[in-house]
Formats: sequence, structure tokens, C-alpha cells
Amino acid sequence: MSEKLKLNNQVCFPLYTLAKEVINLYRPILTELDLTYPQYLVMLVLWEEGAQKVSDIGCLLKLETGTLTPLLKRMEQKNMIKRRRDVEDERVVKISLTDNGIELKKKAECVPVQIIQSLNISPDKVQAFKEVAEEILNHINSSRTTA
Amino acid sequence: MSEKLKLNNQVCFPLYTLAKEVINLYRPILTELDLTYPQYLVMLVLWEEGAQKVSDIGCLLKLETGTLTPLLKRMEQKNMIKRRRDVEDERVVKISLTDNGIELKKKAECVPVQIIQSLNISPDKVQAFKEVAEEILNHINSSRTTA
DNA sequence: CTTAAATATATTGTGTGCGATATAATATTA
DNA sequence: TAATATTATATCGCACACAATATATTTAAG
Repeated sequence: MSEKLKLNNQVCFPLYTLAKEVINLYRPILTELDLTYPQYLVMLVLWEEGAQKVSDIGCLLKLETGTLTPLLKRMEQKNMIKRRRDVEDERVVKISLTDNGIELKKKAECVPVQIIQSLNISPDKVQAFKEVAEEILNHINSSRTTA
Repeated sequence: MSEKLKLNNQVCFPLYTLAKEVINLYRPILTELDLTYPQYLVMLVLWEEGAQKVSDIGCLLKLETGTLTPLLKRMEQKNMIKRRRDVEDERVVKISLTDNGIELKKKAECVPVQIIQSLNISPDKVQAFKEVAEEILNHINSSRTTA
């Protein structure tokens, strides 16, 4: 059989599996904060950058509006964020943290440490891995804009 | 602000994003074969290993039955696979290829080449990346069975 | 041989993820 | 300025992904 179609020779399969497994690693930890992984990413953005437009969050996290709108509504239901139309431009929806959302950051401080520990891999390799991932991402994104 | 919670310092975020982007790379190519990425993985297993139990496919692809059952039913609708209860053990459902499913392999031969090209990264780095991904996966899986 | 435990798959519910389309508001242009 | 194009979200439909639960079948214990 053609070697190229063998599962073990697929490059993207371990990537696909690892991404899922890592999210599964986050799941029990984030459940403590009543967050899912993509919701956690939204919180990271808001904690770091402050109030953001929906489109800004989408741009930073590479998520479409069809994903973000319902996700943000669920976070609003949980009283972590506020969704407000911009008075300057009524098309824009500004996402900001509630007091609860701000407060949640304290509980989140320990999340990255726990994850790094359970990944159980040398910091060097983690860093190298991250860099290759980002390099491939850049390739993909630049070839998209070029095309 | 605590450095550890900054988006750019997250190791798992580029992994999560890259996995999605790579599936988006596959999407137009696999659409030609009327397959999604997880469905393509199922086909890889069947082409390589022949007929398999649902649980075997789940084990190989790290997918739960709640994901696989409806996915396999969609593939059955498209007349790519057959689902048959095992006469020896009525609990088991055996998944096998239809003639169409076997035929589809020819059209799939070119998929890996196209993907590798669009990833646009040196084979060495791809290989190194794959190895680290598999290493982390092994860590996660072994620590799960140990715990 | 009958009941309890284990196994294999199916079902349900919730939450992404994305393409396609719709809607409303703003910007542009004739 | 009225018509048109663009922009920002929202909505809808489909397909995962997984936890929790249900169902059917087989195996094991007594």
C-alpha cells in the first residue's frame, strides 16, 4: 500500500490528536473556574488587553463570528463578561469584564503551572515545539494572504 | 500583569490554532472526496488495516463512541462504509469499506503531497515537530494510565 | 442456571468551529 | 444626498468532541 496514506506517516494526525488531548488536560482544571478552553482564551485576551471588540477577539484567537457570538453569550450568561453596543459605531459590540470576570483572574494564575507540569516535558523542547508551530502558522497565514 | 497568563506565552494556544488551521488546509482538498478530516482518518484506518470494530477505530484515532457512531452513520449514508453487527458477538459493530470506499483510495493518494506542499516547511522540521508531538502524547497517555 | 459484572455500542446534551447567509449601521460615490 | 458598497455582528445548518447515561450482549460467580 502507498506509504503516504499510512496513519503512522501522517504529520497532521499527531498534531490533531495532541491538540485534543491537551484540551482534555485543561478540562478538569478549567471546569473549576467554570470555563471551557476557548472561553479561557477569551479571558486571557480581556485580562491582558482590557475591553475588546468582538472582531478583535476573533482576530487574536483566529475564531469566526459564528463561533464567537454564541460563546460570548454563554460567558455573558455566566456573568463573566458584558456585551455592549458601541455608541460611536452601532455595528460594534464591545466585550468587557465584569467584576466577577476580573476576580476570576486570581483563580486562573495557577492554571499555566499545572498544565506545564502535566505536559511533563523539558522547557527547551516545549519552546522549540512552540516555535515550529508558530513558524508553520506564519507560513499558512502568509500564503493565504498571498494567494 | 502575571507573565504566565499572557496569550503570547501560552504554549498550547499555537498548538490549538495550528491544529484548526491545518484542518482548514485539508478542508477544500477533502471536500473533493466528500470527506471531512476525521472521516478521512477513518478511511486511512480502513484502507490500511481493513475491516475494524468501532472500538478499534476509536482506539487508533482517540475518538469516543459518542463522536464515532454518528460520524460512521454519515459515512454509511454516503455509501463509503458498511456497518454490520458481528454474528459472533452481537455487541460488536464491524466497519468495512464498500466498493466506493475502496475506490476512493485512488483519489486520496494525492492528498498527503498537497498538504505537505502547502505546509511549506522543511522535511526535517516537520519530522522533528511530529516527534515532539508524539513524545508529549506518550507522556500524557502514560501518566493517564499511571494515575 | 440465574444473577451480577463487564463490555460494546448508542443516545443525549452541551459546547465548539466554520461556511453561508442575513441584517443593520456606516462609509463611499455618483 | 440618494443609491451603493463595505463593515460588524448575528443566525443557521452541519459536523465534530466529549461527558454522562442507557441499552443490549456476553462473561463470570455462585
